[in-house]
Amino acid sequence: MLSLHQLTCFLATYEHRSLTRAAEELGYAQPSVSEQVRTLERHLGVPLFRRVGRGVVPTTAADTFRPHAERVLAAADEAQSAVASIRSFETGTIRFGMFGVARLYGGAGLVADVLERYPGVRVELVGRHSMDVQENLRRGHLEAAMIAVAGLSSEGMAITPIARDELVYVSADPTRLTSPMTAKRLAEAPLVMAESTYRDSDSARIVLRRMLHEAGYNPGTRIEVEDVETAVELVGRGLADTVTNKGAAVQLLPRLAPDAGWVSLRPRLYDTLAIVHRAGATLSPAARLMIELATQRIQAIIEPV
Amino acid sequence: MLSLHQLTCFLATYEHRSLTRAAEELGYAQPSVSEQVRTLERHLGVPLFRRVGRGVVPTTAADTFRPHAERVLAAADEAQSAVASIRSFETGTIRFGMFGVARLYGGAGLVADVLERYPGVRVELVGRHSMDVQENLRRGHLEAAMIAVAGLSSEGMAITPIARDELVYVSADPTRLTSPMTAKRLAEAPLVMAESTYRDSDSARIVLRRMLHEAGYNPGTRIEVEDVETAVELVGRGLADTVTNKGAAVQLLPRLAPDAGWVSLRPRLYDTLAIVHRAGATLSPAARLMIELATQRIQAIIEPV
DNA sequence: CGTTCCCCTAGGGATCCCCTAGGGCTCCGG
DNA sequence: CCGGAGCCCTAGGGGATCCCTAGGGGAACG
Repeated sequence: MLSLHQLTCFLATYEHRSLTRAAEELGYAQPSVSEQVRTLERHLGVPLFRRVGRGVVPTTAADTFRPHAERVLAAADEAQSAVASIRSFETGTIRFGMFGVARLYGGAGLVADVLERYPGVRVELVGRHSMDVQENLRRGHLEAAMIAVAGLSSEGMAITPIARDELVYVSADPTRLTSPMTAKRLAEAPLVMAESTYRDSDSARIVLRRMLHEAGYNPGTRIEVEDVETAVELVGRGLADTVTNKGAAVQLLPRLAPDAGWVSLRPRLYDTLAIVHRAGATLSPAARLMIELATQRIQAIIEPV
Repeated sequence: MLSLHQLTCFLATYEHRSLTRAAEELGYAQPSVSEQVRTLERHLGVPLFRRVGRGVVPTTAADTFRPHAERVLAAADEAQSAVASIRSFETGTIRFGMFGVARLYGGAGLVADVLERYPGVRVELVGRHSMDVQENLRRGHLEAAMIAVAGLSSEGMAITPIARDELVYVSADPTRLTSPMTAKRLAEAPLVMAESTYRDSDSARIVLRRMLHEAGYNPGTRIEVEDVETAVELVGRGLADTVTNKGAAVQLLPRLAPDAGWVSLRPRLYDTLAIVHRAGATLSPAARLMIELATQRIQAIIEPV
């Protein structure tokens, strides 16, 4: 089996025209280098040096082999330094999972943070929804993520809550916003809810459903849409009300439903934003970086837990 | 220490997304591949795969590392096949030592033989004189050679005689060519001799000197020149006579001295053409090839020993 | 002709390479 | 829900390799 070590010994010997000096340069004893070169010759089936009295003389085969050997070692160096530059964030790709509406919570700013500090890296923020992200985590396609979680239990996952995001009731009808929304009134309201695909597993909707259920209600929604934006826009048109994260409401109301307002629920409900990764995994430097930056960003916007 | 073996295991694992299948492909047990990959990860300081339930998933570091690893292995393959093609004479340089006037004995034909059989190779016929060649052999710059030797002893050299080349007396004076040349008459003749640089060590001149010395003569030469051609030309002009190899005389007389002729010496003297290389050396395929071809050529022209 | 230089061989200790055996986790089908 | 299958892991051991020191021998040089 050809080895890089053999090539190193060969090149040092070639350049010094001497096994002894090659060994000195490499920090080995002379017979060690001699053995490596001999093994290489045996492997190639061609003598590379003629042992002549004092010193060694390269054969024409060695002349031909040398540039190839140099190329191999150069490629190996390059491979290692490529990884080294990944480790120091000079290059490489950082992939991180994010809940779907992270764009409303400064996801772009997070990417900007990373790129400012490490201009050479590529950044991938992956995830159309927290559940989608959890699936990717489970399959190993993601190392770590920041998502919204309903409870704090998920098989084999380490979940670290970092902030809580209040759920609020949004309506274009001012009379419904005069006091905190109770389960009773909520159950009677015509609702448009976002995240239709993940209606069963969306954390906000789980929390909401649980609250209504405990109060004895089992309500349906009037309208199902995917985007929070669409839901808010429908609220703005007075076609329904909705429940969404306070952060989303603050962001979207002025633009999409200027006449609507929001009010807390009674009891208050919260979505938990958390850092999630596989339990027991040692996180890469890139993941730790993203976790730190994402946590800072979120906690600057939303109430820390 | 980075090794090619680690890279091989890494790539197989990357492609199969599985250590087990990588091990199958490579013909190892699964823990062996696992260990190689782990060692590589430790060496690079970066995890390359996430071990997830069933199978492994490459990290972005692995994505970046892969093309580099492939380049290294490709370069290594190329290096090996470059040498393999030397071994099979598809390429590379064949260097062979030759006595200086080999051009008169079909040296060009020898090169043609090699190139015809192995169009890709470079051929170097090295040596301005047999002594010069012996020096290069001694220093290891040449592996093997065909040269003229006076005796059959040379320290540490393996000498295999393959042909003998008679020495003849060349003159433009027909009266001197009526009978074989004796030492007595030779000592009295005005001589032009070639190989002035190597006058002391040239094999033909050693043989000649020995013959004269044994007969009690200690003659000088009238003219010293380097080239046989010049010597023969001077003979053609009647300025002196010369002693040279019969092969050279046959070649050169018609062209350079049409009126001159040659006659044997009494006793007959011979230059010995021999294959020479370091004693105890194992010859490379290239050297064996050249020895065979050169021997065939020479023995087709000159009387085999 | 002795000294020096440099390669070789010999032999042994440490390391590594790769194996088998067995444990734990995940996924899947009954 | 539970057993089987798939896959990775660790543990431990045999054999090869790596690298060392010690010493021999040939070539170069004063």
